[in-house]
Amino acid sequence: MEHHVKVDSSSNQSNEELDEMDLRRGPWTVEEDFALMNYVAHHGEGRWNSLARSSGLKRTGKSCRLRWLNYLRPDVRRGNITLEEQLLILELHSQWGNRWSKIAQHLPGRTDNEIKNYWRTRVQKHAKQLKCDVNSKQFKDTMRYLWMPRLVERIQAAAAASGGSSSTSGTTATAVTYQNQNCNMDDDIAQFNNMVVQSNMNSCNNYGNFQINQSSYTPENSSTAASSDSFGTQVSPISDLTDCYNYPINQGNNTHNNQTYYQPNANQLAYGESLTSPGGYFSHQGVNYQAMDQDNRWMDGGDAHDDNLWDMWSLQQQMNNNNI
DNA sequence: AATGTCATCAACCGCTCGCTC
DNA sequence: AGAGCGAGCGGTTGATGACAT
Repeated sequence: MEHHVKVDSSSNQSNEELDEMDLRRGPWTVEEDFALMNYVAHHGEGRWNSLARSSGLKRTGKSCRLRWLNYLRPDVRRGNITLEEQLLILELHSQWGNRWSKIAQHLPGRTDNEIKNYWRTRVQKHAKQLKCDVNSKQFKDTMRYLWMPRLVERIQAAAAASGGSSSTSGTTATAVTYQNQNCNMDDDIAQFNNMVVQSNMNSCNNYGNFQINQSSYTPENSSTAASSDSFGTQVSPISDLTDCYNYPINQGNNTHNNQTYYQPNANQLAYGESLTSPGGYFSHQGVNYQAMDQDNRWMDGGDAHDDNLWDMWSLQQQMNNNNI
């Protein structure tokens, strides 16, 4: 389908120009992609409005910019969001909120648009299923104390499956993604509901406050690591909600007020540390997640179309250079 | 097989920010 | 100082494919 528009109010072009231009909207054609790629290759990025005028594309500068940044840019990474990326998104979003471009800066090759879509389609969906606001404390607690530790666990399981060390070997084990691992947040929703019940049973008015037994998260006894979909979290009753919530999850002591807190053991990824250092995700305990990330580029569904497009473009350039 | 519903993601829109003059 | 402009950001929409009925 093809749309045309006479006036783009945000294109910052004069009305006279807009009257003359029959601007295109909607999906980009291969020809348009080539034209944009060709122009950027010769003139560089930026100055999008003048680019749009000079390149002959009947698109707004904004449209050209978006197409380039989100799709045509050579280093744009496509395919499923990996576990490591999910973990990073959750953590960074907890720090910065909907600062998508800022979050995207920490996920090489991912665009703000992609991360935003991931958040809206995956995370917000589950907030809706939990019948709580995505910005509510209880939902944030669910992410922090349930989903994120679980992601860490899965990352470790994947690393262990690939040899348990930094993975530069290009094995498929690290390419496990949210979608294809047969695990999803639905399990966690059931777990969350259990927490609600138990929390309420213990006269806890705010069921967003809960604690997670450390033993639940060790790889040894993890039901997830043992290829079960159920999440073996144990929930401890809470006596002091505020204290419980504020207590750092990775301090030296793993007990407080006779309660047990989640704390990775020595062999686990130091998740707690990464809370203050997002970049630290990629260098903990001998698990080189950055390297894993690189490996995943080849494993998790990179879109062949992109490669083909660039191949075709390169071929076209060669032909042009040779005056073929 | 036809239709309806849902999930995903590319693209658009309106707004803000920052730079230049 | 402030107007004009380009670029970028975040929210939203619409097309499309997958899946369910």
